[in-house]
Amino acid sequence: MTTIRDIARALGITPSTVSRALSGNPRVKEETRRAVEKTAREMGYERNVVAANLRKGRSMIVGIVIPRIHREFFSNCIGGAESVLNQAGYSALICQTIESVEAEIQALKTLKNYRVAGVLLSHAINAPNGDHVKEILGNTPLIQFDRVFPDLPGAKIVGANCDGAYKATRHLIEAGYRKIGTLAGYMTSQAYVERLVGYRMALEDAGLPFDEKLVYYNTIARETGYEAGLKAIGAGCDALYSAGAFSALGAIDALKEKGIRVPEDFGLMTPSLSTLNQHPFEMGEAAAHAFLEGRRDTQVIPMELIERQSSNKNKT
Amino acid sequence: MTTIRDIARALGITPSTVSRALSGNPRVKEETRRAVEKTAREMGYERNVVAANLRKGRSMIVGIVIPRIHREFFSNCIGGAESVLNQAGYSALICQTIESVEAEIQALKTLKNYRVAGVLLSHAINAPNGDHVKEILGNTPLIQFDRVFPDLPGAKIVGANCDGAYKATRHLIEAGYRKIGTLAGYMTSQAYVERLVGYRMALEDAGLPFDEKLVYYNTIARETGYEAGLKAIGAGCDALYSAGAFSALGAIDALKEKGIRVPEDFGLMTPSLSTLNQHPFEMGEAAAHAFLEGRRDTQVIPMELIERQSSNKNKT
DNA sequence: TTGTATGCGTTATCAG
DNA sequence: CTGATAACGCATACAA
Repeated sequence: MTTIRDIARALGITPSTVSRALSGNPRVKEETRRAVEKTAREMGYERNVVAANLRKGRSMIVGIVIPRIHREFFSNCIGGAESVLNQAGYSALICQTIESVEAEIQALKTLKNYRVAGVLLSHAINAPNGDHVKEILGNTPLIQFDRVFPDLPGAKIVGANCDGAYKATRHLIEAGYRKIGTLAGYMTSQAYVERLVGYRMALEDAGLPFDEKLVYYNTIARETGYEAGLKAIGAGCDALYSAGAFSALGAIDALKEKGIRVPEDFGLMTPSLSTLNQHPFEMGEAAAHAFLEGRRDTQVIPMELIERQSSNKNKT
Repeated sequence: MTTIRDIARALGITPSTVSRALSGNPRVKEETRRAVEKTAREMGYERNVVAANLRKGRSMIVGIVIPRIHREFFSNCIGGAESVLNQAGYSALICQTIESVEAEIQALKTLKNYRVAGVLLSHAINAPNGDHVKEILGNTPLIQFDRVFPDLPGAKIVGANCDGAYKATRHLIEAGYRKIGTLAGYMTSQAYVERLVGYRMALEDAGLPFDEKLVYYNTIARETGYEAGLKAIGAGCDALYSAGAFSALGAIDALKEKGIRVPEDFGLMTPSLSTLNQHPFEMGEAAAHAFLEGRRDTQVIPMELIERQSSNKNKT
């Protein structure tokens, strides 16, 4: 691998000048710059960014920490973030936590050790608070998205959770369902808390009772969604608003098992690309932009209702 | 940030010893090792991997280059690869090329500049050959997956494309369809070439004619799939085997527009998670393992047929 | 405009 | 078992 010293030697100048010429420093004669660029190309020079990063104390890498890469929502976030970051000359180092706080801590440490320029984070569902994040990251710029700790500093990109849940629940009501339960997810996550609020508001605005017994907590996996689905059926529900996409799949399993038809006998609404578009790609883009622009505010990405068969009781 | 020098000073020893103690070098007294580890913990030391990487000339980063992160297939590959790499202490730097060879070249250069330990690559569809890869990467370990250049050295992980296409096409035949066209994709990619072969074999084994006019090339996007779908309808096809998932969506658009019902009037088969499982997660895992184990062979990941309504003419 | 000198934090090679 | 020293490749403050 050729270095700036090789180029310097070849041209009879010093590495400093080569470094300056290559990094676009204006304090270098146009002539030498051209000569340097020429021989650099000829010698197949590629700048060692590791060395540059060490010297500068920071890198052009942005860490992205998410629960699972292959979850549709998150893969879209990453896709959006990477494309924006890449255009600005940054690269994305991806760590998935598999919803484990320990893995999240490890990921943040790794990123810190790489002296990343910033971190885009969507925390593991069980993380009690953001203390570990603050402690590890120190003053490394932090952008949170989707799942955020409100007390942590830095920009936050969140979905319009309350509004989305409201829309989804109201849609079920308008479709003619009357006893609507909810797979509420974990209350450790602000996003799920807000969705529960939206669900409740929609019920109350429609004059329907809010029944705490129809709120199934801690359901985000397919398995727990299945169990909650069975309970909801037993409780006489005719519809469910699922705050998570995977628990909804479990609920569908339960409905199928009981021979209950969707949407004729039972309505289902969930924030996913198919029924409530959360615009994850745009969320990732927004997170990347927030990092690049050094923003510290909170942005809310709207959710868009998509009417589908699984909830259109009247229209089938 | 505390460094090994800080620790050394605090203990009245030299940085060398601290480094050795921390990196598990056996040539250090058990007592000193413990002391070093203790004060390291107390001072909140975190090793600067950038410096370590510079010194060692290589990093614990593996680059992953794929067309699009948020494509279901690829996000699963990345998910599988990251989990395996992470367990082995590696981190994943992700670059998406958006199917552009220029972006692919840029990505490979970036990775090379980071002195990554290896590269997992699924090339852009239009890349004519692997020359650019070889030229940029030099002797950086390369693992190709899904879309591979056979002439490039190093391990390759491919789907059982021929077999999968054969199964899919035969399934259409068994379902009662007789004039089966194909959205064949790009012949620049080995994967699509093999799928076309499988398609043809299935037809011929069933005694059906292979008609070159029913082969719609260069269809991988939804738009081109739509156009090809219209042509197929015009040509009197009653089914399509789509070698790509997105072109199939376009074909569905065309069928809907013409009021043609799937699967009653028209059969559709495509390699995707819903009809032909390509096991992308396992493919990513295999790629990561191949890198970790320094393999240089070619592995074939089987494809599994999943019967769905869109192709079950007889069973509806 | 260019050269000189120094250091980023770590590890490897010696010597002791 | 430990210390001294150099080097990885680059960027910058300072001097010229």
